Amino acid sequence: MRIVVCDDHLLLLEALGLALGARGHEVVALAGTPEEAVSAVAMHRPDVCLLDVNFPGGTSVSAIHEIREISPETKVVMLSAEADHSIVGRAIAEGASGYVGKEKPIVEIVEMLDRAVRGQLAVEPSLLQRALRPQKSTDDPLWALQFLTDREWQVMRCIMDGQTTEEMATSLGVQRSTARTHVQNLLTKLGVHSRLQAAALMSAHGSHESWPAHLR
Amino acid sequence: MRIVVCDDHLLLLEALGLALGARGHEVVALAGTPEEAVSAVAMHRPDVCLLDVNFPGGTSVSAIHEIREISPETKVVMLSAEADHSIVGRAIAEGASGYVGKEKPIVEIVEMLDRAVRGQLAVEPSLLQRALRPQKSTDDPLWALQFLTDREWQVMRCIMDGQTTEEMATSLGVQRSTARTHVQNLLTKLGVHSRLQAAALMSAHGSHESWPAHLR
DNA sequence: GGTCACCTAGTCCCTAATGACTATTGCTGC
DNA sequence: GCAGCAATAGTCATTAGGGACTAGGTGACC
Repeated sequence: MRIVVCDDHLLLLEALGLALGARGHEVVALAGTPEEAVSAVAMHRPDVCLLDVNFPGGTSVSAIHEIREISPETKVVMLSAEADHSIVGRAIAEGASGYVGKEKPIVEIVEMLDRAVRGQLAVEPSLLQRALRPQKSTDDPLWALQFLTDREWQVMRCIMDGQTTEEMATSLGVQRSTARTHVQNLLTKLGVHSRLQAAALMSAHGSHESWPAHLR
Repeated sequence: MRIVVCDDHLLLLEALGLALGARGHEVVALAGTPEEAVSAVAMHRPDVCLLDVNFPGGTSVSAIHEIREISPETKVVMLSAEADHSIVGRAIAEGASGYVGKEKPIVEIVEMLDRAVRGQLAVEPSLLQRALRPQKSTDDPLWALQFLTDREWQVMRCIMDGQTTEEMATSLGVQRSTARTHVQNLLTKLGVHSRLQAAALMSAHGSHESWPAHLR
């Protein structure tokens, strides 16, 4: 197998390259960022690209797209650092062929890469089930987040910063009554009864991923 | 060098073992938890133990202590996954000989291990400076956290959960006036003017590390 | 042209939260 | 025993926040 590996931890990058090499695979390039990975794939046309999901701003997911576009024969397998496996569904939907956690032994990761190259879906059954099931159901406390408007996301940020209605109105450049209305709509949409609860909801369940990309 | 490596990512563990082995070092044991690392050190008496700091509940830091106790000739070098280098000072204070980030190349990590074994302090100068400087100065927004009482930490958790004074009183088993007093003292100590600001302070600056160990 | 979603702005009424206090109890250390 | 601190509980007055509305203006889409 000819492989491009992408991770932001140089240590893991090198070590993984070594481990894969020792098992008879050819690591044709190591990339520290998704952008580098895309270039490397364009240049080397590998069989598979092992891509860390843990890059800020969803750049990993968009990299899947680009890789699939410039080199359709290259399979993409996502590598996840944390137990946060909520993005597995999105990754697969975006064109990734596999998804594997860093807590797995190398043999298993190699096996997953192999399965991806053979055209199979390389995801643990349990993860796949979890990814297919939820689809943001109505009882999910975060289900409502997708209905927030841009302005409401800005208001949310003000709330997270601990601003009062007055401060919020100033920083948004509107009347306090307008800021008030936005807050109220926000609370109604989220089904909570105070801005503190809204903030708690976001900081507890709302990972960085919940935030719309164009609003940081 | 005879080395014990401890990390919760099996992938990194194996790969690192391989990489160190390829450079002529003997990895005598791989540990998935700090507890395993302590046992392994007790058994093998290695020259150095490479220990991931990223274990919940500060178990990594307490493991340093245990390792130094049961095997004083074993140096401990901390391995950090994230850019959160706030614990470097504590780690060194607790007896670690070094501290290195996963974003570093293996050669550098090997060099750090080597320096630790030679009895030198294996920390990047820039990190060391940052660790020595702050010492929670009075103008640090988190400086006041150390003066919070246990009860006030519990109140803080209630606030973070978005509870009202009433709910807080119920869950703490006290009168609402008492809960109110605790909230007020908390706000005063933190120098903020609303519970929302207190929550914002905690979720923005207050990493998981700020929380007292015995209260999660 | 009409509908719809969004941003804007306002009202009235009520509750929750805050500031600034005082005070009692119980524990700990000198 | 006494000082100091934490936890408990209470008071008063003031402000901020929230519920439930109405409504004008704008741009998008059909």
